[in-house]
This record gives sequence, C-alpha cells and structure tokens, in this order.
Amino acid sequence: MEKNVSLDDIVNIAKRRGLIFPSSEIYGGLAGFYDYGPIGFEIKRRIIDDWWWNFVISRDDVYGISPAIILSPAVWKASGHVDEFIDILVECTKCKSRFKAETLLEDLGIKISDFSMESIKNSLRDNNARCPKCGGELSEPRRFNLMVEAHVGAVKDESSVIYLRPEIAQGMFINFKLISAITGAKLPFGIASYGKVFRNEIAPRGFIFRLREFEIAEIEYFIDPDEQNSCEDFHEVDNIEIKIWTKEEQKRNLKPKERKLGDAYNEGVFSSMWHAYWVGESVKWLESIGLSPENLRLREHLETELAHYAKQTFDIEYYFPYFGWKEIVGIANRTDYDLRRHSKTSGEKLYLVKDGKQFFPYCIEPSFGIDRIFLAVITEAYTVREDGKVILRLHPKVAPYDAVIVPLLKRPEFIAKAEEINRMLKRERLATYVDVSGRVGKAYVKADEFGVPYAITIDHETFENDTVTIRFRDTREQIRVPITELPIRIRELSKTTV
RNA sequence: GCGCCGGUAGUCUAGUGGAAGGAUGCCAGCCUUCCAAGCUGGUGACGCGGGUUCGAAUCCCGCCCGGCGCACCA
Repeated sequence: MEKNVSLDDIVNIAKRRGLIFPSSEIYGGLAGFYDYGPIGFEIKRRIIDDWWWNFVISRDDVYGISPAIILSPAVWKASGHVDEFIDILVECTKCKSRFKAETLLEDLGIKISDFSMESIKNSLRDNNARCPKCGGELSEPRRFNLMVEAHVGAVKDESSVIYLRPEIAQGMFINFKLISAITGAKLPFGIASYGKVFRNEIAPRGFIFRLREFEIAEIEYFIDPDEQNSCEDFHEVDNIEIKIWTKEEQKRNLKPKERKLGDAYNEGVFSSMWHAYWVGESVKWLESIGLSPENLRLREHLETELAHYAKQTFDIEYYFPYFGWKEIVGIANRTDYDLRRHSKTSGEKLYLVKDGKQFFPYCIEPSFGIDRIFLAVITEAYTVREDGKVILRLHPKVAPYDAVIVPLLKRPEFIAKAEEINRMLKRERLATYVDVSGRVGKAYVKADEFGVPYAITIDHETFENDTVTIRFRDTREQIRVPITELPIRIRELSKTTV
C-alpha cells in the first residue's frame, strides 16, 4: 500500500467520485466556494453526526442549539468583530472617504517593496500622504473587516447592513442566560452548535482548506472561574499522548515534545485543567474518526497570533502530506471576555450569582473546522493498492454507505434478490445501495473508491441456502453469512473493524 | 490583493495558425463470469469575452478559475 498522496490525487477523486467540486462551475466558478456531491456530503454529514453524538448527546452537560446565521449587527460590535480588520485601509479624517492602502500608494505614485502594515505606515508618513479627494489628513492604516456584509429590508443603506456570522460562538453567548434558565444547567456546562460561517478571505487557497463559506462545529463550555482547575473527568484524558509545541518551544526553535496531557498540565502548559480536558476530548474524537495519532499535534498560539478575545489558544494540527502541519481545530480559553462584553453593551445581566456575589463564567471553546477535518479524513483514508486501485479506508462510522449490495450476475432473479435485501437493510436503518454494473469487480472497485466498508454479494449459493457473502474493503476477504443475520453482522463489524 | 505558471470530454492526455485525436469513465446491448482487462454501438471537450488573421485550441488583450511564492490569516 502506498501513502504518498498529493493534493491533485484528492482533487481528482473528489471530482470523479462526487465528493466535492468547485461551486458555480458552469459559470466559471467562484473562488472560495465549493459544493459537496452525493458521496462527499454523506461523509461530511456523518462526521457532523458523530461529532454531535460524541459532544452533545452522549454527554449530560452540553446542550445543542441552532442560532441564526444573521444576528443583530450590535452583537458583532459588542464582540469586537466589527473593529477587527484584515485588508489594509486608510480613512480621510475630514471627508471620511476610505481608500485601500495599496491603491492609494499607487495613485500617489509611491513605490513600496512590501505591503506589510509597518511599511505602509512608514511610507504614508514619510511621503506626507494626504486624502486625494479633499486633501484632508489620513488616519493610521487599519485592517478591513473580513465579515461578509449584506443588507436586509427594502432599503439598502448603512442602516440595513447586516453581517453573515464569521463564527457561531456569538449566537451561543447571547443565549447563555436563556439556555441556563431553561435547562436549569449548573456550572460547568456547555452549549454546542454547528453550521455555516462566512469569512471574506483575501485569498482562498488550498482546495477546501481556506474557504469563504465553510462549516464549523463549536462548543462554548462555561466554568466557574474559581473552579478552573477542578475537572472531575480529567482522568479520562490525562493519559493521552500527543506532540505538544508550546509557544516557548516555538520561540526557542525547539521541536514539539511528545507528552501525556496529564504531565503537560502539571508542567503548567495549559491555562487551566478544563482547557487541557477539552484538548483531550477533541484529540480523542479526531482519533475515533480515523486520524492517526502520529499525524496530530498540538501547537500553542504565540502572543501575536492570539485572537482579541483569547487568553490562550491551542491548535490541533494535522499533518497533510501536501501542505505540512495545518490547523484543523482550535481550542481557546476565551475567559469571561464575551459574556462581560455582551453584558455591558446590552445591559442584560449575563452574570451568575454565587454566595451572593456576581461573576461571569469563564469559557473554553473547542472549535472544529469541519471541511478541514473532512479533508484530513479523506487524505488519511486515501490509499493506493498494489494493483493501482484507489481505496478510501474510511472508518465505517464516517463512510458514505454502510454497505453495497452486488448481484453476481445481471439476471432478473439476482437483481430482485439484491433489491429485496436492500429494502430489508434500509428498514434496519442501514445506508445501502445496489450496484447492478453486472461485473462484481467493477462494483467493488467503485465501492472501494467511495470508501464503502462492506460489499454484500448475491451468488448462486444464495438461492440454495439464503446466504450471501460479505466482502471487506481493506482486505478483499469474504465471509458467508445468512441473510437474516446481515443487519446485526454489519452493525457489529462497523464497531469492531476499520 | 501582488507576482510567476497553468486551464482541451467526468478523469488523464495528443494537438503550437489550416478538418479537435486517443485512453479511461459513463449509457445501451451482447457475454453470465467473484475483484474495473471480452465484443458491438453510443454520449461527451478547446474556461469566458474581445482583438489580429482568409482562417485561432494555437498569437495578443481583459476577465474568471486553479497551483506555487509573497502578503494576510479570529
């Protein structure tokens, strides 16, 4: 088996097998937007389903919600997002016209070697640049908002501007008080959600790695600031071993060090025990959907990288053979930043009371980039067999189908039997389909590329004793089982094999 | 957003000024076979728009999309 997969290989299978492809393609495409096809969407949906099961349903302390994509612009002003900029803009202090720094410098005939904030600032000052419209004084260069703007209502002016959310978190913070009142949840507890978010990236890049519309799954987990280091379930993660790259190690050019989370916590690597716990839970889940531990590492954000709301953030990075180490999950300690800001701005009492004292809970935020995780899962699963055939060795729980049903011959009785078994398995809530290519080899190869873990074949013996064979995707071995046992056998196999 | 390179069927690819070809996939049929390999037929492409030319997939310009580098990255 070979494993040196390139991005071209992934793009190719994605297109050829209906996983994912450029959006609006018949009109030339639109940078930063991709459509998931039948197979890709099933895989993605199952990743999300498993995430939801693992982080919401299987726990008693996390409540799932689905807040609106569009929130009041006041939310984004309070959260600090409106004041966070990325493209470099300068504004005239007199007439309020806005100019892109690059264009402005060009128009003024100022040559510049690089467009960093620093050199733009310097050259504007050194050349004593003034507003080209009114000659007024220019503001310091600032970075332009990466939120996607739209308008609601009949009038399209400043007052009708709204933003498409760049993160889901705010929809959870603004509902914090309501959720805690409705559920009666006591600290510590979390709110979770997943869905589309939008960011006006300057340069979408790397297939589906940097998108303008993408899916994230987030948990905002609230803890008592006095209890940050008492996490009863920490023993469930303290033995997890992972490469950790602290900010000090990065600054000193040291390599990441393999550590147990418990040891790292004791060394003081994490901002709190709860922070370490959520790192552990996140790593556990990523491994459970098929990402190898050796391809995962933890990298602490340097001070300069920290978001405006974060005290400490760890990225879980995945080693993509064609990109190197890249972030797929971020786990931030947002402290009480958001609840405090919303409380102050809205006037609502988003604090809790303990022993007669008001306080704002601290928040740990694991944030999963679903499209990046999808790409990692596909990349990890992509395998070329000795005979040159491609298989996606997906974990059964994230495979697009549970099984394919293949009639050995393209005869009416074989096809009828296949359809009968298909209906039976669907009644058992298994995701199956019939492949009537008429050549089993073809059906197997196609299913292997889809990542379908099992192929059920109807052969001559089926008509003699009501048995079929189950073929394993990864080994091509077959076992024979009675038709009546299929649902239970497929379920059992999905739990115990990969 | 800047710079460099690129864009021919679903996929891979030939064609560099003079009839767009192949492989594979896909569809229909034959064959009735346990890992894409037999036979017959069929569908299917020059990213978009302008220009040069008798004639453009080919040369020029603009745009779109992609890769890489820079920048940026909540």
